[in-house]
Amino acid sequence: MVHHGGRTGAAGGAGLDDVARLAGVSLSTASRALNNHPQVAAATRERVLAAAAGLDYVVSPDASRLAGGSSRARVAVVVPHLSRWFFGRLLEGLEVGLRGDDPRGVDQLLFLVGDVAGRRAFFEDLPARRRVDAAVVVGFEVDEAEQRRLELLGVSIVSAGGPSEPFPSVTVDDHRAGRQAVDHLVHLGHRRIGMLATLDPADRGPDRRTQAYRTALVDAGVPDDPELLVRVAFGAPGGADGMSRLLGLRRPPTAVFAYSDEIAAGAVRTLRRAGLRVPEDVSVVGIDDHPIAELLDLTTVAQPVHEQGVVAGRMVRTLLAGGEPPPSRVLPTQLVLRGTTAPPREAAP
Amino acid sequence: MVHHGGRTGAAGGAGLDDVARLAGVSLSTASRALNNHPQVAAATRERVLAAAAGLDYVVSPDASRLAGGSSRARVAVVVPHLSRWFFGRLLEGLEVGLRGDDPRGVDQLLFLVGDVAGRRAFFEDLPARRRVDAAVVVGFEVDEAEQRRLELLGVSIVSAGGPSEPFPSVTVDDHRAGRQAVDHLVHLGHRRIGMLATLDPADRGPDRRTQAYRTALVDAGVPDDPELLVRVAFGAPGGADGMSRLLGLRRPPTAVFAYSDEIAAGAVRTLRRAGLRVPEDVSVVGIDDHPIAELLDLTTVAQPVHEQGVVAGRMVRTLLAGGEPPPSRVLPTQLVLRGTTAPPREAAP
DNA sequence: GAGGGTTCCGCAAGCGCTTCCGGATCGATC
DNA sequence: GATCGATCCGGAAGCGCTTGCGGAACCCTC
Repeated sequence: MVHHGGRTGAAGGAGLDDVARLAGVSLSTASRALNNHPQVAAATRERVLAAAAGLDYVVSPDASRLAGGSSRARVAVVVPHLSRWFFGRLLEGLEVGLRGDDPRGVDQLLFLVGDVAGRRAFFEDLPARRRVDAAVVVGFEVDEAEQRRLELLGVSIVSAGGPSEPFPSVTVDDHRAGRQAVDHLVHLGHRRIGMLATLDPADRGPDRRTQAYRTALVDAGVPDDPELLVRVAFGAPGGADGMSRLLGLRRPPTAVFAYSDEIAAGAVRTLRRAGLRVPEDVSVVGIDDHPIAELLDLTTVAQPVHEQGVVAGRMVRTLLAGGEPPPSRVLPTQLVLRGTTAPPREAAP
Repeated sequence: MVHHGGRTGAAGGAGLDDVARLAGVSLSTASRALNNHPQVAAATRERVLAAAAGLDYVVSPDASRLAGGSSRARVAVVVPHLSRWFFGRLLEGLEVGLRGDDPRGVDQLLFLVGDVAGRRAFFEDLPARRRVDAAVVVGFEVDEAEQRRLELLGVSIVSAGGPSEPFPSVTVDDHRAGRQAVDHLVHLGHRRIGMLATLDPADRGPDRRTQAYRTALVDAGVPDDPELLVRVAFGAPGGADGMSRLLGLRRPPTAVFAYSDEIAAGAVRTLRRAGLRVPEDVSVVGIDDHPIAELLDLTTVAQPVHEQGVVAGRMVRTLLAGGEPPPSRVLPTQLVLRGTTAPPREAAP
């Protein structure tokens, strides 16, 4: 609970009235001068500007907004994580897209809703304090109840890095990305392909990458073997752990599709520690084109993370400008061949 | 430029007057009921609350703030990067610290000031729109001019993950961290120790890690060889590149101290590609205890990134509560022995 | 040099909310 | 049954700013 006496936040800031007095004009003229209205004489404007500068005057955004003045828009940026590369990188793009060429820019309110509690708190609370003009939901799917909450709020919503049916969104086709990865392994001749899927489906909605894995195998005529699909915690340790489990199988896979590059990195480590060579003994492919993928020479399916942010930011801007809800965009993914995939050893050349 | 007609952001939101009318009370009573003032009868409060709920009433934070009501505090979070693990992780901690046990929490305004332009824009602009009650500057040092700007603004400042003299800050002792890393190499018997320092000194202020490298060598009685200090871009590719340069020397180092784990990771890659073994042929040590360090079994100096955020968040809270400026805190770093350091080959056992 | 435009500025009415202050209502008290 | 406190509530004055409207002052024009 924070109490604000007088002029919010400022030490002892001058008010518009002070500026007006010093400049020898009325309050209204001072206001108009500062807002660059055309109907104030250049000389007067100068005088007001000088007075404002001299007094270190700064407008009260609250009063300004309240009085119906134009003002910098506020948008909520809602993310479940921040220490994961994907989210940070996307937010960097988002900033670019939101800034656009607008000198005023947009204020971004950051909401970290990692756990269920935080998430609930956010959706309960946001509407209760009509604080934003738009919201960007990054990397997770809002459920129906949350959706209603947001609509009630009346703000524009854009979803980035994860689908969210009713709202404009910018994503990649996770199913296709998964297919690109698994099909690559299939084409190399692999038949026994494991998958390291992630728990935490809340992060990305229904796991289309896992679906892609299944359908790719069906299409390739490979008999289904549920043992080969293991669910792990997100991150390299999870991947390492999952790979161990896969290696413990009676017939381990000759290739592994990891939900993400970080998981793939963990898998590679386990393989190396187990004395297996990558890709000679086991192939590994991930998704994201995380910096670590380049570092480890990891074959992966790249997705344009930064660009998803940029596009989402731009969508918000058009929404804010009162434009039509922009159509959702699906950005392309691309297989990046590196050194962790090769034909299986037993395969005919 | 966004114009707001009527009630900001809301679709067709009801006003407090509507609530009051529906509840059959006056405006003032309605306000008091919603703000849990004690002097409104329980029954009346119920009625008002019901009316508010029925009308989906949400207060206008602008009006509320303007009228001098208590309100959720706003703090600016200023970061130069977001795709780097350090910053994301620190911000996760910051969120925890800022939230504290306060159910109302704190609104975080995110400012990404990666490039010089963005940074200037931020410092020019923030004071011009007195929008926050406090600011957290993460991972870089504000210069004198910027500092004045902030003070003029009259908001409390806290610096995290990077020292900033006049403000309360929470950091690690970068000099000590550097010493821990380099001394470790020295103790192992290394005499020819290279360093991969980073460009971009703006990120972390004067580079104390590099200073530590120099003094550690002096203390060890190792003659100075400027060739062994190379500056690289931040990140793994930079580290890889720098390591190549080091390997191109007439007498390459037997150990390398990298400014960060990401740079160290790049260095390790180059070494492996060059057919050199780590740590048998060359030792490598980094700083941060980035997740990649564990993955690569990289010896490093750990710093409590998340905790720096938490502590900074708490500092802001005490400042916001009107408390004394809390003393700066220096959190401990710790050498984490892993598999990339060993005595040099020629060293006596 | 009077009529008609322009240009520029001040008055005052709010934006939606909070809170001071005084008044009404009611039960308890002597 | 009149008096005194509590207890609750309403009236009204702003918070600091924007903007519609009308009024001065000014420059043209015929």
